[in-house]
Amino acid sequence: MPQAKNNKNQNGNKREQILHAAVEKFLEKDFYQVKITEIAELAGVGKGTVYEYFSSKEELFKESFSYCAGLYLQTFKINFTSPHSARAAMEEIVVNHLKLIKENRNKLHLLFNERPQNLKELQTWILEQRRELINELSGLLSEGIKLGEMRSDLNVEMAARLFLALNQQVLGEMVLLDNIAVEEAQLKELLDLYWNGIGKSSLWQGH
Amino acid sequence: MPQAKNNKNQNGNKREQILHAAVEKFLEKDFYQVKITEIAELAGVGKGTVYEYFSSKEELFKESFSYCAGLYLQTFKINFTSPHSARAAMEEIVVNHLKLIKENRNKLHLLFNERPQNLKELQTWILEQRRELINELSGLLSEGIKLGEMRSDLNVEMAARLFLALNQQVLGEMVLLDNIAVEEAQLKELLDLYWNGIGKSSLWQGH
Amino acid sequence: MPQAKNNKNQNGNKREQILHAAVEKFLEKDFYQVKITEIAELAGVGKGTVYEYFSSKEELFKESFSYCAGLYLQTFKINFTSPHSARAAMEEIVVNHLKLIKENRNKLHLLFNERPQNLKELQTWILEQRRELINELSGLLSEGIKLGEMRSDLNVEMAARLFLALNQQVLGEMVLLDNIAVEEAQLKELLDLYWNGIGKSSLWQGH
Amino acid sequence: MPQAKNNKNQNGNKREQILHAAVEKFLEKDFYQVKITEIAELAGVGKGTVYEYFSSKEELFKESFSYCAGLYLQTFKINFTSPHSARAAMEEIVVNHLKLIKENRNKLHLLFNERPQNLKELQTWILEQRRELINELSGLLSEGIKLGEMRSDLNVEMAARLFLALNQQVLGEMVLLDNIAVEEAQLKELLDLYWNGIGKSSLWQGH
DNA sequence: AATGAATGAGTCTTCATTCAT
DNA sequence: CATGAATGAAGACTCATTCAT
Repeated sequence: MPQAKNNKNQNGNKREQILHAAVEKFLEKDFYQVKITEIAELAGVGKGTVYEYFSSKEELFKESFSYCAGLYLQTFKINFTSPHSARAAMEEIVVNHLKLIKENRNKLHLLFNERPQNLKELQTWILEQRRELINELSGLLSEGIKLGEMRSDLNVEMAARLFLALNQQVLGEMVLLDNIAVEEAQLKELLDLYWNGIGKSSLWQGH
Repeated sequence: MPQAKNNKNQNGNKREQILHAAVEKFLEKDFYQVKITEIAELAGVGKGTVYEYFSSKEELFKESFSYCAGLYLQTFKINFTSPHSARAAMEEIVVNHLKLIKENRNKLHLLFNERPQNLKELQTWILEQRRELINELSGLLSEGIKLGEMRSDLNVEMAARLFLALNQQVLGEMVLLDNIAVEEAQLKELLDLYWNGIGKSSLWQGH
Repeated sequence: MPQAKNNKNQNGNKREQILHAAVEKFLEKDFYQVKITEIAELAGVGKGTVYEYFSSKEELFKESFSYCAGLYLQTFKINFTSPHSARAAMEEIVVNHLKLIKENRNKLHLLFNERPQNLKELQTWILEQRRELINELSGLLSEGIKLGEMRSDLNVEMAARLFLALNQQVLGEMVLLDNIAVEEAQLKELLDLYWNGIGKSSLWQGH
Repeated sequence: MPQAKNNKNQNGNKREQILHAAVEKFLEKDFYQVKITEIAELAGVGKGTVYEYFSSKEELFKESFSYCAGLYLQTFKINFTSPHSARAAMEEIVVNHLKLIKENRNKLHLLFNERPQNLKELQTWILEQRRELINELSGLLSEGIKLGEMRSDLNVEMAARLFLALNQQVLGEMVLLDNIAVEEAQLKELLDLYWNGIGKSSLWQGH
């Protein structure tokens, strides 16, 4: 009774309960394998209640997806303010990214494996997000070139793509598929692998 | 009755017809979107006939998948006989790989997007294949180190993983998602990006 | 609390609000197409409130139906006091009836198209009302015979039925289905058609 | 085994079984009250089988409706060849019609009471059929005028409509609602009622 | 008294799989 | 062997009704 104040929260809560349950299920299984009933059960609500908050399974999936994607894309949006070096920024990204996939384990499956047909809308959105991501990383690299951290003849887009692949495929598979307990040390190694290709050779830096 | 002579051939043919039809369909759409009827129709056989050769849709998918994966893995199995350099071998791989994905366009979606739950079996098999692939690439790199083409302090496994990601994610997305008409020139750039990280710095080679 | 004074009125009003809303909706659409929510919205009350006043959707439909039927049957209940002629009375009925269906257009669909099963009760009630209607019309016709307006050998019940059909089917369909703008002139024609069958032939009247 | 010859019939039979079952059910109850399962059961087939032959419940309803309507409209399509009189033709129609509704009892409910929303298509079709029916009857009446059987100043369309109402509402309700065992004698009376309005007065015929 | 969030029974529909021919 | 008609389990979704506030 004294809880009248968070009545509105209540609403939000139920919706969130369902969304969370959906995320959990969609991360676990295919769009088609996940049954609305399961989600409702996990959320602790009735089947019909799901439809009070989401108009369809598809809709619910889209929201689940966006929610996850939002969290994920966050990782790459570091504040690159001038005192920072591009190198430091990229290190931060890799560390953040690793942390995220370690924490959420299977989450990334969702982002890059699930593409239910007919959700063209979502497909487009994903492409856009990826494009934006590459653009941001390209910007970061360009900045780095200006600062003299990297070769000026660099194809920044390609380098950005490789950096993304390093994070997503290399790190992703090591952690999620091969269950390798990647630590800072290996992260360094990996970044060095990448860096010594795009930065002015460290051998020359002292020069 | 007059066709008794090639009965066995017939069998083989029917099976292959069905398998090919299945591959085509599974490459086009989701596991759940592909209907057995479609496959039967495309194969020019009756729906029941599919079940003469494959015990279930799942089974048929597994075989389709394996078939495609086999073709795909081929790409990475270049003959690295000593006269060759590791660099040349890797170039060959990249070229082959690009050619394959360009030719088959959407086909690779299958390999990296489709993971129908309950196909744990298949998941395991994929993991094994990928493991083997990484091993082979690692071997190639080790050979390169011996030949003095690459830094001796290289973490070969990591380098192998990055090479794989370069092929699969970077090239794959450029061609299949972003519809970029990747040409030899860009391939060179990409490889250089990768190489100048793992090889002894070219600046030093002349030394 | 400050509204205590018109509580009873409120009640009556609410009930009527809901009933009116229900009538409007049921006249617009199928029993099954009308949703309780719609009615509540139109009535400007909460969904739950509907159930305060009507025990079920069916109940609400029954009341809506009766309400409409009441209005409708009114049309046929003209005051036939002796100075009047039967002919004049029937003319009045036809005019009233036409006016009613013109004013309410689609409304009468309700009365003659909707018969949700399980509403046996309602079915019975309708039968009774129709029976009564026919009886009244028969009485009117008998009166007319006495007054010498009509043939004495008339089967009054049948004539009453035909008169009803003239009003309901002929006029109804012309106005509601075929969108014919029926005017007094046509009404006369129609009545003549009917009359010259049941009345003593006008050719003889002067005789 | 010796029944190979009517294999094709078999197909037709199953479809017909289902259609007949559907007709029976739809005549008995509302579109929304009839469950596909019921129809399947009555037809003695599995639920899925219904969908082998009809793409949806709506589709099945449409076909059921058309089937019934076809039978019904037949009644009004008598061969009016010149030796015949219009009067005789109309008598034939009334007799046929009465016979039909007596035989099929509830069938007509379907035709004139059921109008599931969203089946606009069907609604249109019904209107067309009714229009055509009125036209045909109008033609018949015009012919009668030419033959001197009826008044030349007759509004044929209106007369046709009244004749239709006589059949549908008057006869229909007597038989179907009021369970009156209408016989030839009453049919005559009814027709006389109608006729003495539109025909040249019988009182004059002898003249 | 009034409300509307929560519910789940009840339906249509799909499609992998079977099996009689 | 080959077939495709028949099947029914399974699942998304609707909406009248309830009940805690």
